[in-house]
Amino acid sequence: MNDARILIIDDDTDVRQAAALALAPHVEGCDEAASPLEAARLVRERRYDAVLLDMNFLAGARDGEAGLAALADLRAADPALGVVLLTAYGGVSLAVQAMKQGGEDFLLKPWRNAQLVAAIREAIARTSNRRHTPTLAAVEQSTITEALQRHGGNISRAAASLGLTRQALYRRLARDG
Amino acid sequence: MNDARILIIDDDTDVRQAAALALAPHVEGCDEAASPLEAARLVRERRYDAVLLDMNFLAGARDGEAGLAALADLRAADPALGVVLLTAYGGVSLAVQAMKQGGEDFLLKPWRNAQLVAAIREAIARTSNRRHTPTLAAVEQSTITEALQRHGGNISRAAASLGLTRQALYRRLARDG
DNA sequence: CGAACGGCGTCCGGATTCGTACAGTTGCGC
DNA sequence: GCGCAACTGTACGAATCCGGACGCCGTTCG
Repeated sequence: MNDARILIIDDDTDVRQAAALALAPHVEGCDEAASPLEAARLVRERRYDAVLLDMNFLAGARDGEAGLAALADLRAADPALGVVLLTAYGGVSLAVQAMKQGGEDFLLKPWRNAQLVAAIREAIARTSNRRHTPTLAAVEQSTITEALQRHGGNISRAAASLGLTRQALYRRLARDG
Repeated sequence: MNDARILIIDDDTDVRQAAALALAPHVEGCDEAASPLEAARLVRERRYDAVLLDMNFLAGARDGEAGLAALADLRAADPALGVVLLTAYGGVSLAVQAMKQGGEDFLLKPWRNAQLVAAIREAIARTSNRRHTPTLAAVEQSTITEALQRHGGNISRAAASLGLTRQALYRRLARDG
């Protein structure tokens, strides 16, 4: 968890440094990008474990459109990457839109450092989860368990919904527990 | 999609009726609950395809605490159920918290009917997706595909990460395509 | 009550899959 | 070029899994 690499995207140098300072004790290193364009380049070069993304570039534009576009780009480049959004002007609708687009969290400037650290930790954890490919057996097991409890323990129906025979499921349960 | 049953939770009768009226042309029926407690009872009795939940009960309490609790209860009772939140006073932090707790969308009063309908449609679709148990073969296939492209098409490494032998994966690919 | 039904547990022959073993190919450094 | 390492493709006996069939039990319905 502590050997994580973070990417901080904000057009304000002071903001980037403040965030990097707050995060430094908890991560292995922070890279900084002053624009979504630069961020896109960095993301392609190196693998990050979480991103802190400012939503408000272009001082006049407060609607966060640039931030949403950057979020989409980041997720396109690395779908597993957890992104924490940061904004000074954002309203509820922007926050909701960002969360629906896959943002892990949405913080307001000025932020409380503890909150920022917690959000980034969460994002790191989710990135790691999404990157981890589970064993095929594990996936099968969880799918079977889910189907079973969805059908109230009825083996026949669960088997049918999983697309296999009753005996096949019975045997798997007998073997794997 | 049109035979969906919706649950509307709000302490204001007028609000419930207005929402029901807006949704009526697009769903099979709407039930109404005036309190989270009543909602909990209804959810246990009947299966719904989406919920519209007001965040602000107890006129004085604007922090949405009651709404968050109700959201948690709903998701505990039926984890697949899509919930659209509705609030008059909510700030960004409440919206973000609600989305992190699994809310599908977060609308502000007064709402635009088109927006409400779209949000509910989305929630219905996601509920349906989460309720549908995929075939075991389909799950295996997607897991394998994901592992393969994560390792750049390298069969040996993908097989290792999936916990099976190289030939096993090779044979599956030969058979299933 | 008796029969029909649905579900569970089990057996068996045949099909399928597994793991080991070996050959062919590609890329790399010396 | 040569050895080496990693990967892919293929063959074969052994182990496993599949699906149909059967008996048993609890429930439901005539």
